[in-house]
Amino acid sequence: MIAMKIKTRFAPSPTGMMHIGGVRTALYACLVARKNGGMFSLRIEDTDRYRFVPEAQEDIIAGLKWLGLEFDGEPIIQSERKDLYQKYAKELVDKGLAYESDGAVWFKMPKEGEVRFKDLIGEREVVFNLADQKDFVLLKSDGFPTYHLAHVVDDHLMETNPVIRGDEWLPSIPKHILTFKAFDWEIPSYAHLPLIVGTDRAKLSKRHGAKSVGEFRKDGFLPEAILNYMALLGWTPPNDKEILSFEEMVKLFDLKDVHWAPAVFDVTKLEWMNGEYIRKSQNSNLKTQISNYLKDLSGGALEHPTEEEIEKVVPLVKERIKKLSDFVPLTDFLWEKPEYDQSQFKKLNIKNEKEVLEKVLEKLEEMEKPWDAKIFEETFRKLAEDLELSASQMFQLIRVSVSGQTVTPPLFESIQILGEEETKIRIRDAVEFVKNSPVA
RNA sequence: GCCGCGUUCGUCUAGUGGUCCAGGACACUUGGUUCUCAUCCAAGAAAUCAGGGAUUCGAAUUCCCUACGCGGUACCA
Repeated sequence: MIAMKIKTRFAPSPTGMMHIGGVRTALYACLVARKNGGMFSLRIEDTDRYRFVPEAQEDIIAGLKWLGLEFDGEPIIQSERKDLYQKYAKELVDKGLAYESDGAVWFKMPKEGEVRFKDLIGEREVVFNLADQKDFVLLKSDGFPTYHLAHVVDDHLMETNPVIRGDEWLPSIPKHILTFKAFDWEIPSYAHLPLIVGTDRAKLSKRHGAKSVGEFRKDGFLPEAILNYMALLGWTPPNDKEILSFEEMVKLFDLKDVHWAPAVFDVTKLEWMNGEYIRKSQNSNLKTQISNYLKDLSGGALEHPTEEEIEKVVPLVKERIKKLSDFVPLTDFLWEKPEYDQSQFKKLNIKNEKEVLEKVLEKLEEMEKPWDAKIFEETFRKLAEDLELSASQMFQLIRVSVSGQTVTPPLFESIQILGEEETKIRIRDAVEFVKNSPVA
């Protein structure tokens, strides 16, 4: 292959928020550029004034930034280059390769022969019969270019190579190739990426749950996990390793290894992968991620779990959360009084829980401070034995009394964070609760 | 309708003529560890490789046909 400059671009149209499907297109384009020491840029395709969404452009840029997909240079905004497209459209009219009609400029498609095209993905060759083609609009009557003209002009001027875009453009390839030829410009290589679909095989949409990058962020997903997961939708690295850093992807990625069938987006696997990233994360790093996440959510400073508090809890929750958002339900009892629920106690299957709890309280009062994990455990194992309860029942009873939940981080460590006094207070509260609402 | 693309476990996929009665990962089931949950470990179930023909000693892999899905057929991208 001839050595040539590699320049790729991500070219979304600002008709909505940064879409999860677009992430993969952007990622692949970025990987190809980085792998080859090339350039990766952003182009905003806002030539459709009717579907234009003002906030979209900002959201796309913010999304790319959050994901770590930094583009080089300033974004190119098509609506600002109207004159350019008009100039080039005129050039084709002058050459006799295009004509005006109803205020629009049309490209004259040859009606004979064929166009052969080889895609970078799978190296498949596609043949189009020109007899099936029709003339198409280059410049709309409002003076804006259509996608077809804008693509050819911009990607020529930007020296894009290869062009990486969605599969829906494959049928338009004859238009693009012939337009390049009409200008007498070099034709770039193309990679048409297969679509990403929902579980019902239809194009990914709101029905399938979260779909914009912003929503995934709110759900507590990590950018690294999203990139990693999206990369694997249609691509498997040669070494079969699934957890890959961006750098590893850069090293291993190749468009020719991309699978050409549409892929179903499976959030369950993304969640698993997110959990892997959380577990892999350094504690200090995870602390920052959680605190930033919580700040984002509350839109300001943290009152409840402070940075220090989060830091203490991180080792306890690390293996128990898949998403940053899981942090809250798992730990909020540490900073807030629990609300007891009769059914929680009922599940434990203890007949005389009030008496048991009173015994627990007694033992806690006797225990030397600061409480020691080993002594704590021995004490209550022994108590369980004396009262003919299983150790599990005993610890669960304490757990529910202290947290109002049957699932929490490890008991003793949680209690340590709560503090001796607060723990005793909660046990007393629990005694009151069971007294007033006896379990049948 | 016409044109194009696609079709391997539920999902993502490995696989380019014999090493595949199809391998891995997620999810699922079971067991172990354990104060709950999770983690971790072990085992298991799960694909007649869309269907049918052809080529071949031999096909998931090559060729043809059919079916189904998706995309395009816009002065939308």
